[in-house]
Amino acid sequence: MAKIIPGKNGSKKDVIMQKASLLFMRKGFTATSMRDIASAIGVEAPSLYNHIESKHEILKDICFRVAGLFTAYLREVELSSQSSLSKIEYIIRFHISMMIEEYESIYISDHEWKHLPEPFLNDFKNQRQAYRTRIAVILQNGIDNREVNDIDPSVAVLTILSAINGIESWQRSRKKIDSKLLEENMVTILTRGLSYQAAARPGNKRK
Amino acid sequence: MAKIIPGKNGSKKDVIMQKASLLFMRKGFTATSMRDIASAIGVEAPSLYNHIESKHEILKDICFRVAGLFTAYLREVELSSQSSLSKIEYIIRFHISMMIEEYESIYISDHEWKHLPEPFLNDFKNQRQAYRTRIAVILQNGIDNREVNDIDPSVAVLTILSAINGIESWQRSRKKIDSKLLEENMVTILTRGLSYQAAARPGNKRK
DNA sequence: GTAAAAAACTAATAAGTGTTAGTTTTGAAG
DNA sequence: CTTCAAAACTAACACTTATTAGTTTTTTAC
Repeated sequence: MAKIIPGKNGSKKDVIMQKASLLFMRKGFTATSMRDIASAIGVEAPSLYNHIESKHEILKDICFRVAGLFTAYLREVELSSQSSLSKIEYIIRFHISMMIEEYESIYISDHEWKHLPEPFLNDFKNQRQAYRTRIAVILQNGIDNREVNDIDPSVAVLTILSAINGIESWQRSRKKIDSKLLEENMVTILTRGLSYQAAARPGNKRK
Repeated sequence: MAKIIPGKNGSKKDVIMQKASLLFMRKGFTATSMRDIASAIGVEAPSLYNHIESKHEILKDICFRVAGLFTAYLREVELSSQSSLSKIEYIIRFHISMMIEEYESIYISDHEWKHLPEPFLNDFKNQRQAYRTRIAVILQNGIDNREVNDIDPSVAVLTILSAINGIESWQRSRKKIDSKLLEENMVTILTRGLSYQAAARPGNKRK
């Protein structure tokens, strides 16, 4: 009876993807049934298959779209000519803004990727690893130039990325901190550090 | 046929909890069936019910045990008389060591809590919120004393905790970074910051 | 208005879910 | 060796799962 009504600028598949994203985030991929998705749209479950191939395809599309966005931005940053620390800051700011704008997709790509079927699972894990390695290379350059404190680059990458991904729990929280404040504070912590002495020192100014 | 063999210092329920933890972590709570858990132990699924009440009880026990450990340590720190920054450092170090020693439980408590049934779900969320607020209070004290850089305490808590929780993806990674190195590097990043200028400044030494 | 295509529907499948009932096996105590 | 409880087993239940087949309705194009 009901029909899938595509949004202004989106195919019917996009509507499904959007509703599915919301549910995957709230309940998790496995705990979300095709009937859940269908009823959120106002349609019967089998009707979805006129637009998508399978439940796993939805997950796959979400995860790889996100991975593609991050990889594309990273390439831009790599090709730019800035200091290493500045590159890292741009990457941090991009991650934060993505987390705010595309929160659901990123949350899913971060928490539900393990349910990808092979060969996508392996592909995804490789892309993820490669992405981190490329950031670690930037950090290593920064260490060599004495722009960045001498710490293990892979630990730093881990710390930075997971810190940012934690914004998801902020999104869910009642009192919504202003997103610009969030970004500035987080950039401050991650680039200058927590200690007062460190922050009080001038220099390393940007923008 | 097969019998559940309790470990040296663990009841049969503990054996179930341990195997279940591993599977919940690898596949997620919902994607792990009672039959999966049973066959990992070498037993039939209904046999598990001689030792546990339900699948959800396993998750509940894992989540609340973890929450209890963190809350207990936090109380100790709160009652101690140290600088705020030092308190924060102790909390960070505790989180890191817990992440290394009790990796599976903490991962689950962090990623699968949303599958807790009510009223446990609400209870857990409240505990979590209260825990973060108490850390934010310590940070605010540090800001007032000019020990800690003036940033939003709730953003700082979010950044710290999620950065540490990211260690889970390190655990899974091939090349295992030495855990002491990991701890020191992460503490460095989170307490002194990334920028070289900041780190070059002496002071703020501990231990 | 009619024909074709798109997309909804109902019905059904085979497999998998957590869990219960009832029964048999096992391990320890006397 | 017998007794008794703990803990395993098999069989089954009531439901849910993703997905397919076949059919009817709706939309689009001429």
